[in-house]
Amino acid sequence: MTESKADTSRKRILDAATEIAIEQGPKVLTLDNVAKRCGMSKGGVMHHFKNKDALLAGMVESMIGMMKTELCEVEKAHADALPVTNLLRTRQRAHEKLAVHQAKILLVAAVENPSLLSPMLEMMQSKREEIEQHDAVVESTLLWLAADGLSFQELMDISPFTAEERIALRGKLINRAIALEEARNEHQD
Amino acid sequence: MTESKADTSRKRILDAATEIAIEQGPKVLTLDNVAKRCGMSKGGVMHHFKNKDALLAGMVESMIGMMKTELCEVEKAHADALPVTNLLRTRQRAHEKLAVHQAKILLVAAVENPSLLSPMLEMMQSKREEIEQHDAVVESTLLWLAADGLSFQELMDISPFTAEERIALRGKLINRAIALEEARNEHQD
DNA sequence: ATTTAAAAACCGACCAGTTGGTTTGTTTTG
DNA sequence: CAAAACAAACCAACTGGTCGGTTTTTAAAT
Repeated sequence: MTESKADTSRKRILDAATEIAIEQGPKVLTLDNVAKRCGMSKGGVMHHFKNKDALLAGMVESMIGMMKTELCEVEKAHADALPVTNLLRTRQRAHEKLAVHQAKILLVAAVENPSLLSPMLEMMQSKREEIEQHDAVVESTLLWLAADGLSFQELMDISPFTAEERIALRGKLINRAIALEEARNEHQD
Repeated sequence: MTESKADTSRKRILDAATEIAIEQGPKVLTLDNVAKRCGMSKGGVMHHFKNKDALLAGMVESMIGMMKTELCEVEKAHADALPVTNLLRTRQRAHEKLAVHQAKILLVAAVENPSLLSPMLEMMQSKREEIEQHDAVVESTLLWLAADGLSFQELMDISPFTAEERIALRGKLINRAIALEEARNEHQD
């Protein structure tokens, strides 16, 4: 079963929409622009997504899918790490851009229709549960929030840190998380 | 010299616009809606703000003004505290809502015209400098970022914590900051 | 205190452009 | 050939912004 025409078209549309969302923001993310970018007419786009909300929902779903994929890979490579460590590692991947891309899509969805973010909320809740099943809950939560803060500042273009400094900061967060794990292991001895 | 008519009208408009931004988001923040909300015509609004960007700039400026006012009060009450402590204290005030209000206005500005946020960027940069002139730079930065992360999650409605938990978390951040100060004082002895 | 005239504040109809969405028709594919 | 995939013209609602005119303030002149 090779990929059907409909599937590839869907992906083309989704990719175009995501690119616009990341590069130009919510104001430019119109159905016409999406159609133009993926070399299709608006009618064609509407055939695959019954309305704009459906398109946005697809974008959010696809973004979460990517995140989960990356998270799985990281967890395979670091099976016994603390949850927060792997969460931070996941955000650091893809040339440090994943976190910002993710935030930009959240932004678009939040502006257009906040209820589209419920799958993201669910993910956050399950991440929280996971974190709280391990040691160093408070420290882990702190690091998690700090990573979100970094993304927030970057998203809004109000970060007092340069791009390089932000990368270094993300590295520091990970090191702190790893330090938590070592402290835990020593404690267990 | 009592308050002129123009000043009170400006405030009325600014308040109405801010309320809409906070309660209903960027999509609803139109000139017509602002005019409706403050009981004025669009022409009246346009007389005080030459275009929408000017209105948004006014909102950002007013928000930053409020923040600075609160920050000054806090600094008067805790003159020898670390900068980050007072930063966190400021965000905790005004019924815990200041941080979210602030973020919502940033959101609107970011969507409409990111360059409107340059005064906010300047403030962030000066805050960073202030933090880096004291001890415990890394810890302070971490707490600062965590506070922003909390606001970010709240802004996007993707926070895995309840409103009460978020308040408790902000309290914990402050306690951590205070602990930093105590550690510093002991070190100085 | 009253008059008066200019300046500021305000109104609301109007405009051109854009938006999400529909419809009708054409091509492509299985 | 029938169903899916797409194109293109179209529409009503809404957007930021303009403009001529009306009311209200303000302050000077009487």
